[in-house]
Amino acid sequence: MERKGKANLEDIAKVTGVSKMTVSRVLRGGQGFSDETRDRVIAAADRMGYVPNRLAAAFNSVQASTLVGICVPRLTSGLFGHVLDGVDRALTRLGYQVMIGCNNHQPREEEAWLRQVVSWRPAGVILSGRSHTPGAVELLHNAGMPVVEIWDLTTSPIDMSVGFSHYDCGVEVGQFLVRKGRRRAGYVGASSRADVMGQARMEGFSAALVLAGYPLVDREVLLDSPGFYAGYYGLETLLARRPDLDVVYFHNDEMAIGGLAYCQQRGIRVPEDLGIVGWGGMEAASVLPRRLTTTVVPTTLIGKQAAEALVARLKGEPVQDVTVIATRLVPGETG
Amino acid sequence: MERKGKANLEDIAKVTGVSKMTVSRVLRGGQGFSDETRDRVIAAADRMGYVPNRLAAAFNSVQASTLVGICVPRLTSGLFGHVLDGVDRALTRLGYQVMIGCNNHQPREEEAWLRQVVSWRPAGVILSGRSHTPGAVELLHNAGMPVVEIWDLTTSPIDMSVGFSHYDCGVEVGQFLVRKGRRRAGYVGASSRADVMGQARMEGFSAALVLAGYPLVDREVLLDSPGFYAGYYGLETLLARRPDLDVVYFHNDEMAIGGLAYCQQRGIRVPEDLGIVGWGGMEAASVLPRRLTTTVVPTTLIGKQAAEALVARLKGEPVQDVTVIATRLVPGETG
DNA sequence: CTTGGCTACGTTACCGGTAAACTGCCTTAG
DNA sequence: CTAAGGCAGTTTACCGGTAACGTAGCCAAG
Repeated sequence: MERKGKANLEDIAKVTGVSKMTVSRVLRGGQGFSDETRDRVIAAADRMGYVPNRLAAAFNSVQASTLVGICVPRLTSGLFGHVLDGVDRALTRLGYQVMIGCNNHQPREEEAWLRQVVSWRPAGVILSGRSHTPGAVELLHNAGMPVVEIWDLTTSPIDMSVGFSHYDCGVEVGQFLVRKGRRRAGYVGASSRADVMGQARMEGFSAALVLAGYPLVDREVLLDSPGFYAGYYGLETLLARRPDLDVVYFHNDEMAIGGLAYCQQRGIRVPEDLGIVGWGGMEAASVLPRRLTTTVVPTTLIGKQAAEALVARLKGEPVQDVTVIATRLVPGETG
Repeated sequence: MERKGKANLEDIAKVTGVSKMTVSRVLRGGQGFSDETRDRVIAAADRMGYVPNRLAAAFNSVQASTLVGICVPRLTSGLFGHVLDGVDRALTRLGYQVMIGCNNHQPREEEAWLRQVVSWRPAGVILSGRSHTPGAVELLHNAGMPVVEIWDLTTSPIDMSVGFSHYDCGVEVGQFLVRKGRRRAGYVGASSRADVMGQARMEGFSAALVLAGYPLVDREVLLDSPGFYAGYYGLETLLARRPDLDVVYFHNDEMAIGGLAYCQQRGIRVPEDLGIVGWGGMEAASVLPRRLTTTVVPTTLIGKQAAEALVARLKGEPVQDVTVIATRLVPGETG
């Protein structure tokens, strides 16, 4: 009868001669039973390899489950890996389970994931970006659970937002480069279809340049994943069109490193002939022979803050709707 | 009454004038009802924003849930990011939800995660590595669900294994370097406490060198996370002790790139003065000015295969217990 | 001696969905 | 004319845990 690992509360109750309610109370560390009963119950549960059934617990009670969903644009990005890590550490410590999803920068995939996740009645969800389908927004409103939008700051979040402004990142880089005397700037990007955030950085960059009187000379946006190769070939293409550029802002660090590799190959001196600026703050970028000029994003912190905001809301503690995370433009030896 | 998004089967049944069983069958695409009934039910469900409750569904039935757990050593590793991506893509397509966990290379943390996850009665789990606590193994045996151990191949898996031999990776590199004329090899590693896999590569490497008659001269294993800095400073320390080394095998590509950076800084010519070999197959490594000699691991494929093996077992299809994934030693310009 | 309060439990009802068994009604074969 | 069978549903029971409420026994205060 004491088949290992298949026992439920009732089985334990029978073996110990108490009711299953008492077993439930003991195992959840409640009160209203003698020490002797507690020890007997715990011993039996242990002996029988009892594994609680959270499905039943979460299903029964109106109180929220301990499931939290998180959807990121890509799982293979170093940056989002750190965000996930921050979220996972914070939530695991507090006894939550994390359900991941990946939307490939597509709101429609996010909605599809959301429909799946909501059917598990999670305690809350963390989404990245602020572009959501109307269906997703409606679903979230109806679900009535905490929602944290991360990465791309929204001043009017669905519920809460933790992140920074990509536009401002671009502006800061634009102003910085003009101050450093750059006059003919280019941009190399790559968008897996609908990456609005890289787009925002470029727009901020461009706007700052216009304001300073030295508008963006040219840009090359590849329809490719924003990696090393895209940076390498993107710069090649851009320079073929406009060899007179004196600085290039890249979609991210991986691409900038690709650009650096191209320069090294062609004997283009960095930063004398051409400035190279990335974005993101990859660990790699800071140890390369030439330290890359880039914007460092505190990724783990964003994940941690998002998780903590979500849990605070669940506990009914006061939380601010919008948490701004400061990024840092770190001048290196390339820009 | 038709509060959006809070409706359950019964509510829809009342509105459409059928029983909730019929609603259930319609929404799951079964049969045994007229087209007219189906349309009415679907229309009502849509109108009322019905969100199925998988908690109830999974709870009720003995049939497995659509939850799959996956535990990786680290979320911030580029390699595991790709593994997660492979798993996620394959499982999402098949209608499963993924629950992630991270054990920081510690079996005890894996067991803690496992206890949480098993309480959600998942359809199966994917674990990385083959070191598990006795408690975890017992739990898995009792749970009686498919288990796939990935990354580090086991010939006697708990259930199934998809991966490759780290030891063999090391052997292959050792043999390769001896063939290329290297005679005084060193190793630079980093272990966040209990990384047995890096250890296995080093042992294979060392064994191959011994067999060839040119045993490993020295090694430097830092108690640090295996990143760029650890590679940089690890090589510095190692060369301070043994300046006569003619090649160094690194724990992974990040560290090897750190080592390359150190060489560049110190004017050490690569590969003339010193060979540098990495492991893993980071995208970065193939575009650097000097293409890194490394072992490429088909990460996404491992994730995909693991997911597919798990699902095949769930469907009762025949699956081989051990799937060997071939890694590829790619000679670059540094080794 | 009664009342009230406390401790240490036990009982009941319910969460939302689904498998399995059952029920009319209509059609068709023998 | 009856039996058999299919269609389009309905009814019932149950999964495992928990909230809410109930109760027996004991002790102390009034």
